[in-house]
Amino acid sequence: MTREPKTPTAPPGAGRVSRPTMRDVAALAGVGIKTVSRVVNGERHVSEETRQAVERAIAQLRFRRNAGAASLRQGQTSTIGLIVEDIGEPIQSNIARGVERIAHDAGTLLLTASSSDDEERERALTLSLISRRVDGLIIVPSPFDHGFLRDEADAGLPIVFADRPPVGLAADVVLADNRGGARTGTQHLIEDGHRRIAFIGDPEDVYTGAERLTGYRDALANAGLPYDPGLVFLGAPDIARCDAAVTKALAGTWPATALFTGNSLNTLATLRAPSFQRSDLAHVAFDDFELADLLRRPLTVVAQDPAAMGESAAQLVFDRLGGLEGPARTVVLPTTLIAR
Amino acid sequence: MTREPKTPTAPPGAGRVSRPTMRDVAALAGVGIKTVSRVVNGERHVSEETRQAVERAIAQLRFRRNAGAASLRQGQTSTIGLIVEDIGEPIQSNIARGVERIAHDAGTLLLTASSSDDEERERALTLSLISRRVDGLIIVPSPFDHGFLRDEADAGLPIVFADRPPVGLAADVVLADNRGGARTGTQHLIEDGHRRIAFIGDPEDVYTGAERLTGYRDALANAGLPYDPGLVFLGAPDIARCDAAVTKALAGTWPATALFTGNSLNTLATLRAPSFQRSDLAHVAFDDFELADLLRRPLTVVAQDPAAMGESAAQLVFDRLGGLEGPARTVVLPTTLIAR
DNA sequence: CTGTTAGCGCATTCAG
DNA sequence: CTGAATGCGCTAACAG
Repeated sequence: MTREPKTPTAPPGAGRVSRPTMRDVAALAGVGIKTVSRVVNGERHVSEETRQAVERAIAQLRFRRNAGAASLRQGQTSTIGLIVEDIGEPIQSNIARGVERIAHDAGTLLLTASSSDDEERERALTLSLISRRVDGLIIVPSPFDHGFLRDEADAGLPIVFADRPPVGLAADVVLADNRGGARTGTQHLIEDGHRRIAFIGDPEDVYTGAERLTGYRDALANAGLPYDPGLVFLGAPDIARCDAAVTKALAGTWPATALFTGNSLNTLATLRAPSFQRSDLAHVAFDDFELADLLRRPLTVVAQDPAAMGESAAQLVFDRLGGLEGPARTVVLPTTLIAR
Repeated sequence: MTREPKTPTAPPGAGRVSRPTMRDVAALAGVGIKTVSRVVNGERHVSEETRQAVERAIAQLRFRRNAGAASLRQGQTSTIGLIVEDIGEPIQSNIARGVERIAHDAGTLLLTASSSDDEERERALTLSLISRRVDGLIIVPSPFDHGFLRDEADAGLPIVFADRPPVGLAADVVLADNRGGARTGTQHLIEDGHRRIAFIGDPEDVYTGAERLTGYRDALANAGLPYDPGLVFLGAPDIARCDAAVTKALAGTWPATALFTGNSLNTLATLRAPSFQRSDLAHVAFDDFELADLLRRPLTVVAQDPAAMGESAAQLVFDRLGGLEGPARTVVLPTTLIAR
């Protein structure tokens, strides 16, 4: 060894050995530290001879460049942050997949975190990512105020929201065409001759819920059908509520003959509701499922493309990083009706 | 401003402003830099008065500590790396969810990446994570040699493999009870009176495939039933192959009356195979699905718990980080038979 | 309770 | 083509 042992405070974790640095490599190869840096970063202007000497030393010492130190010097981390509500949820993990795809092509790694739809937690995670100096941030926002990010955005940190727009902040957003998708799905039922179509979905304070309800109303209006609030059921996606909703929709003098469910959880709850299973309601749902084609009654759906949403959001981050100026952009991604 | 403008090389990304540092805060608050550090890190031995002054300066400057610089100094990043094959795949995103849960409790963030089951890519991603000095590494390994990680493991980096063990390296692993699960599932069919049970699964060079096939054979042997290779179909999970497999299983003088599918993709392909749909084969599958209870024929499954797998793997990482010594451990997580 | 000094590992001047 | 010095922002040591 050329250098005296470091280890001022031995880390608690077992026998972690201090890693070799460029200085160690330089010493072993008999060159200057900058030359090692050149080799490591693949810069030119290094003679083949010295390059090989350096590479030999790197291999021998098992040197691996400390990316954190480089970031400190260079001012960029080649990392972007992604905050979702729950990475275990299919739509969001596919958003992550899309983001990752673009990020990887840009030589960038992904720091991911789940907010659990908790305001404090989302804020803390966001600040933690900023503290780590991510080059950009993609957020599937909880329905809380995001004004605390204004300073960062103004300071030039690219922040893109996905799936739903932020409250209290003008920023780039990538959305599915929730309204258009719901309109198309409802229209599909109308074209099949239905005139009384129930709607089961999220409360209106959920962005996607409100948009999809609007799309449903659009379709009714376009067809000259009346909007009947008695056929609309908004709330928690549990079986009991959906069961009650279906029961009500089927009651009265002019019962529903069809049903549009506004999101995956409400769809699942409805599919499991006894009153629905007993009924012969026509059914279209927002969001696709793996086995939707194999159900007792194959399910027609309005599908979105979460991976494309992630890709689009990531692309926007890198565009901003690349110098794209201008006001906040909103990208709306199409949905697809899959008739089954 | 107290300091002269930095910005030796203006970053390309738009008007990124240089961020305030502890020095700026210290100057504004009229204290030493170390005092700022104390306040930021919540250390004690700071008078209420100066603390408030510092906090005022922090708020005014919108200072956010650079975690990268701190890591460089402290030798730990409070980050762990997770490499899966595809984060968009339900099992793996749930592993990620579990890992995240434990990591969050430990104040640690997650750097995630998908290998796409590509050897070079997985290796490159792994090295990239090591380069970023993650405190630990969790890998859902591709079926390639992981000997290149031996040095890192020896140097004290906690590396835990999940879902499948690594090749060419002795390391901590967390697995589902593939063999036991397949045995239980097959046994369930035997108890229902079936004597001719077909098996459709992955090739034997896929670890989980081999384990599950062994579990299937265990169950047959336990029941004194002969193992008939003519009833076992291993290969790619496409509909054509599964259709042919079912057709063959149903042919001959002693046709199958039941079927065990060894993983989710083969299950899906089989469910969609015409010959299967025409048949009245009893069916048990490894891996659960969201809508499995709502199929035309409700599907009995052997379910694993990927989130628990992620939690377990992360816990192992933190145990090692906490000083746990000893040889590589293997944790086997139970599976659950869900009869439908 | 508070401040000063040094240096984590690297890349970036700017000389040789 | 190569190397020595400087500092990125922070915290560990060690004074006061």
